[in-house]
Amino acid sequence: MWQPENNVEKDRKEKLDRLRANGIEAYPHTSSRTHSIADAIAAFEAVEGPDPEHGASEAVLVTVAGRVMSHRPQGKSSWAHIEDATGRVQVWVKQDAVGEDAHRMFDDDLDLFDFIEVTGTMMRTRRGEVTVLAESVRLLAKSLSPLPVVKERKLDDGTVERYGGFTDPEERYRQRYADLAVNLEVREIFRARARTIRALRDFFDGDGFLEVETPILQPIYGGAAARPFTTHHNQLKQELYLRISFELYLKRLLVGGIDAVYEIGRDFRNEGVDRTHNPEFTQIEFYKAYIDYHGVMAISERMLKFVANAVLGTDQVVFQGSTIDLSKPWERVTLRDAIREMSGIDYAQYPDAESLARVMQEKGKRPDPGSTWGKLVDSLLGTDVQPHLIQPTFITEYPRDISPLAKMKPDDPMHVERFEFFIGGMEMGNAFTEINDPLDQEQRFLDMGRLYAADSEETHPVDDDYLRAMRYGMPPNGGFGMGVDRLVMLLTDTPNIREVLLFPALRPRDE
RNA sequence: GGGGGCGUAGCUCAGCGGCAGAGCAGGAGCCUUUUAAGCUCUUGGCCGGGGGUUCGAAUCCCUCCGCCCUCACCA
Repeated sequence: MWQPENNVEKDRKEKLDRLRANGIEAYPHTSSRTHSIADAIAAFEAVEGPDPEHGASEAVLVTVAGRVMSHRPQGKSSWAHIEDATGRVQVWVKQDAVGEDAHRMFDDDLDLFDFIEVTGTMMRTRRGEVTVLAESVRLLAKSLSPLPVVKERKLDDGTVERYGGFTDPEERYRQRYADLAVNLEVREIFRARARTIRALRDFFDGDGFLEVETPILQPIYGGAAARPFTTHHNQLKQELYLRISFELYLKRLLVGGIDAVYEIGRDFRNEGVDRTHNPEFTQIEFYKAYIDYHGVMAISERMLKFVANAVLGTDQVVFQGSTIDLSKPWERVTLRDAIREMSGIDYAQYPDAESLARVMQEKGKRPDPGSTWGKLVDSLLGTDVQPHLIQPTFITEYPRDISPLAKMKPDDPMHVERFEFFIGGMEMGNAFTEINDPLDQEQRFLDMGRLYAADSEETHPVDDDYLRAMRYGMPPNGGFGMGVDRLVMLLTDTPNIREVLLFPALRPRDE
């Protein structure tokens, strides 16, 4: 059974006991609220006369409910602010209006962060603030543990000075409920996140795509280069993997006659955790028949512009001090040109892992000794190119051996028709012209097994069912995947993925 | 996993070899238009855990745990 751990909790528990001793229900089942706080303020302002001293043309009687965010007992005339999801309003509790007992309860037994319900008429104070003048006050829920107090003061020059607050990232992530309760701007991030996902759905639904849901628990994982989480089904006596991508299931649906398909959902990758990586993250993938990666680029540009306008009302996005312009066609650079320009290495002149690693070392880099050629190229992209890609940029034409699901470029055995796109120095998404030749796909799977023999953790099992589906006939198509969390980071100007996840992955801590 | 930083009251922080501190929150009192309300008084600490150095450790050293930054792997 919970026991108070500090003075604040001890005092609050005593207040709770005192309230109950006086026959007051501290946790009533419901509220008789008549107005949200925003609605109450709007109703008052609609009838308010020009002279604040004379109040409104008619009395606006409301019952509002919310959490006590400031509490200023002041003799026989006491003040508080209460907040609900729509806003914040001041309440004025005068002893001669509510009676001696209710006023004493308000002053002595109420705490910051309690939930209360206030019935009264709306008015405006001499200082100009819309206020509920209470006729009665009722406790809706007692708060026993104190939330961090945030106080603000407007300085003479108009800036807002903050006192205290709840800023320790670890505590904010571990106790997100307290973070949300106290930090308004955190709530706004998650509203923007919801708008982002809604805008993505609006875009694809309006573009003739069908939204689907495919298995998260999969007997064979695939579609990306990542280590999976494993689990087990007891009755089926089956090892299962949490999906690392949707790709192979969504493309089966193209075989089934669904020409344009998308999914928004969670992927799970058993990899490192950092500023832009969480073990579970939200991805959107789409596949569309009868287009190639050029068609996918056109959709990508249109989609990002649509989403930014829907979420922010503009296609000029400020991210970490840079203004990112989503209104224009994006820069398109081949991976080879980008790396040659930024690192001085033309990887085409070093067509095997050994020679490429040697030249990288000569340039003062530290290539991972076990890497394949394609992975070395990818590491050059990450270290030398990506940080410079602030404005939206398509990097195109990727090495074959790190792209086992992408179609070859005609007349270029080294490259496939693939692009990744970058905004704000972040890798946002990945797309390609999808292989639809079942025999080519099978050969590519087998080649991957050879390439990664030294790196067995990333060796993917061959998905025979996927190959069978493709043998029935798959239309030519382009596919696309994008990290939704990173898109939300971009749109909310947030440099850390944990700030856009309600409950990010953290190590357990002994309490 | 490597490197760097941080961990002190409910919250935000100072103190960095010599009595454990401040503001806010909390408690008592005064106060019927306040809004960081104010004034007086006041409670509250395994200074992240463990070990060591020292006459003496929040402070120096070692170690463990957690978070942040960074590099590596990845989206």
